[in-house]
Formats: sequence, C-alpha cells, structure tokens
Amino acid sequence: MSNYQMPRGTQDILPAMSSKWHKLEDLLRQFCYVYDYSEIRTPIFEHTEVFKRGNDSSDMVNKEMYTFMDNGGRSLTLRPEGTAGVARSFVENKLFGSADLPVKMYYMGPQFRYERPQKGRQRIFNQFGVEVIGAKNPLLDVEAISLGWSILSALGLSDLKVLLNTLGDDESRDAYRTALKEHFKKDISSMCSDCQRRYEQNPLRILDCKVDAEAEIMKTVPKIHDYLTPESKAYFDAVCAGLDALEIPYVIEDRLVRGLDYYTHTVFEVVSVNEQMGSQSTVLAGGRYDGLVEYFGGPQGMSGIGWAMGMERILIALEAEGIDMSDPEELDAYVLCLDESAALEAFKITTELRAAGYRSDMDYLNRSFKAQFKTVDRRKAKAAILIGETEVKNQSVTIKRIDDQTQVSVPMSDLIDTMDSMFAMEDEHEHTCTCGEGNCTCGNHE
RNA sequence: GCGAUUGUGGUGUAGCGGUUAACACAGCGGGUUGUGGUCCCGUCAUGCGUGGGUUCGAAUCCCAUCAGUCGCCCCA
Repeated sequence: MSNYQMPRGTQDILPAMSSKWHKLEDLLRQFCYVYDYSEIRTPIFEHTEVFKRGNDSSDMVNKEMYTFMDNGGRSLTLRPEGTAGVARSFVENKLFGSADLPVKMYYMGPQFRYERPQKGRQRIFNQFGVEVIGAKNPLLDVEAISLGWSILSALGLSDLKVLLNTLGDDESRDAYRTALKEHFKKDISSMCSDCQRRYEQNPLRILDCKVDAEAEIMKTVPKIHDYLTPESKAYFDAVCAGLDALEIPYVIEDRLVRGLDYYTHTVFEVVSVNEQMGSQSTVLAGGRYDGLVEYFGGPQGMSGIGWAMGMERILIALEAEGIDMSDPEELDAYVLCLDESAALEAFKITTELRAAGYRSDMDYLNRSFKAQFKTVDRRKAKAAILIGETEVKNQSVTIKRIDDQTQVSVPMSDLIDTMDSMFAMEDEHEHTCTCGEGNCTCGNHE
C-alpha cells in the first residue's frame, strides 16, 4: 500500500482542481499574446552540464538536482529551472540569427528540485517564465517586470511588493565582491557557518543571511550602489525611470542578490506580504543575464532578461486573498433514464445533445429516479431530459427547464431544435472568451 | 540536510489501554412504484498512514518507516 503513495513533494491535480489551472494558464497565454511573447518548449531533462556550470555555487545546482544516468551512460538532469534550457536552445537553434531580435519567449511546465517540502515548496512544481534574449535595453527590463506586474494585477492579487536591485556589470560586481570580503574579513569567523561558506564561494549571498542580519557588521555593510560603474548606474537609473513612467510601484532593496549565479544588472522579486503565504512568499523573480548565451557557445553581447513565476504559489496567493478562479462546472443537460429498458435510447439522446454542443451527461449506475434528479441539482444542469418507457414507446423526450420548472414533451427528432429555442445561445460570449472576467486584455470585450 | 508537530470512513471530527470505533456531512435505498433541492427511516470503517514491539487485551503505549504541516536552509 505505502509503496503506491505518490513520491514526497509531489501533488496530484485532481479533476476538481484543474479548472483553476486552466484559468491561470489561459490568462498567462493571453497576456503573452498581447505582449508578443511566443511559447518555447524545451526538454524536461537536459545534459547535466546545462545546469551545472563550472562557476555555479548555488544550492540548487549543487545539492537539489535530480540527476541520473541514462542507459547510454549520459548524465542527465531533470530541469530545476527554466532559463538554462531556454538559453541552450537559443544557441543550439541559432535564434541569435533571427530577423526579429530580441527573441521574446515564454514557457510553462514542471521543474524538479530535491528539497524539503513545505507550503509553497514541492519537489515537482510548475513555473511560468519569460525570457527576452538578444537585446540589452533597460526598457526590456521594464517590459518584463511590467508583464509580470500586469498578470499579477489581472489575477486580482494586491498584497504584493516589488523588490528591485542591480548587481551591475562584471566590473562593478568584482569591485563590490572585493569590498565585501574586505568588510567581513576580520569578523567572518564569528559569523554563522553558512556565511563562512558563502564568504568563500559567493560573498554576495552573505547579504541574504537571516542569522547574522541583526549583527553590527551587517549594518555597516558596503552598498552595491557605491561600486557601480557609471554605465551600470545609468542602466539601473533607466530601469527605475521606466518603472516610474509606467507607475509600477517598487522598492529598491540593496540586499537583494538572487540565488542564481548568472544574473547581472537588474534583479527583482515580487513577494506576497499576505501572512497566509508562509515562508515561501516569493511569487515571481528574475533578472538580467549577460553571459549565459556566450557560455553556451553563442555570440557575445546576447544579453537576456527573464523571470519565473511559481504557479502553485500564485494559486496559494489567490487563495490567501480570497480570490476564487474555479469554474462553476455547470452541465447544460442531464439525461434521466427512468427505466433500464430505456438506457440505450437515453444514451443515444445524450450523444445527440453532445454532438449539438450541449455539455451533457447521464446516469450509468442505474440509480433511482430520485438520485438522478439530485444529480441534476448537484451538477447544476440547466435542463433535465427524461427518457422512460412512455418516451421510448412514443419516440418522444421530455425536457424540463430547471430554473422555471417548465416542461415540454416533443418528438425525439425535435430535441435539438427545441433545446436551441429554449436555451437560445444566451451566453455565447462565455464560450468564445476564455480570458476571465474583469481585467481582461484580450480585446474581445466592448 | 536540521528541528518541531500531525496522520481515524469519500469529507470534517470524537475516542487517548477493554467501546459493537462515536457524531455530522456527503453517498446509496426507501417513505413518495415517473419529477429533485425540505423532512423522516434505513444503510455505509473486520478498520484507526505502514511495519514491528510491549500487553491477557492497542486507534490508544514504545520503536522504526512513510507522508502532511510549520520553522531553518534554499528558492518560484
């Protein structure tokens, strides 16, 4: 029995839950369409080297990857994040030669990380992300953030905070790293063991430390902004100006460094401040990366900007803010079979209704008439179609409207026509527009 | 990887060493033999995450294990 449990940190998305996902996915695709981002689908596993790059010091690649050997002796890894695969694909498929640079892409799908599960953190989780590769323009940084912000707003989320920072270019970062090491040099032995490790591997990450956050040495820590080259500073100022112009609220967080090593210049994070989120409150995060394309063998100067959103976390945030995205799941018609001898006839009628586009179902358990009618209620069917001995004998059907209790009997051949006139395409719009009410940007509304 | 805490039917809970494993909801059947949503009656866990152990006796105690949750860490 216990062998058949799902693996730790995984989740079944059950039929009752999937409409929430569809709603979210539809909205994401709709926004990408309007912003002119196209979907890229890369493999769920890659050669391990795609993720494990020489200089990488992050926990994610060092101890959280699902790495395995395939039968051909290749070391493969289930992707822990989306950017590396997209960058690899960008190079491998020579998208840098595209007539339309930058290439604007999005992706959606599962990511795999061997971590201790908790709320908002699973071993298989889904990310939606965007990547814009092939141009370095602060307006693109702003565009990416704006896209994320618009999506979150359209979802109705409001307990959010945008955190922004810059890491500058290599020169800025080297200077800053040196300054940090100098700053911590004499006290590092008294700091937490994690920080001592970070000191060697990636001093910037010490800024993330919560253990030593209150220590005196943290309060006087040098700021990245004092080490930026003029170009880096100008770039960051331009990003801020762009966000100001779009009236996107943000706070500059000079401790924000992000976990992945490939980031340069702009880094940002959107966190939910709703207390029901738990400790995994980052809902969307990303930044600019200058060297990744070149690392994979692409041309120099192909800078990228991107972010990823944790879809489960978005769903948690929606729940926390009391926003319900699920569909009512109403049935157009439920066919009641009043006598076993009418089962085949009822089945034919159900099929006919479906062919005409009516979402229909019938009873397959030979349940009592009463139980079948209860199903009509439970499934919120607009119509109950009754088939029994009498109907079979007369080749007729009885149609009952649930809302006003009216009921008619018509020849079987008139079923669809009668349905059409009783339920005249009053809600046609619902069927064509999947973008959700309210803040829809699909342009189909008045 | 570390710490804490929880695990009883489809669901939510009670029981904390001897109960026929209790209650509610949902489901199913019936009262109303072809018209539901109310009401009434009946029915629904050889079973208490899994595996061991202690005991005359374990859902209750112990150990292990698996899983959930929360915090650390990390990150979306």
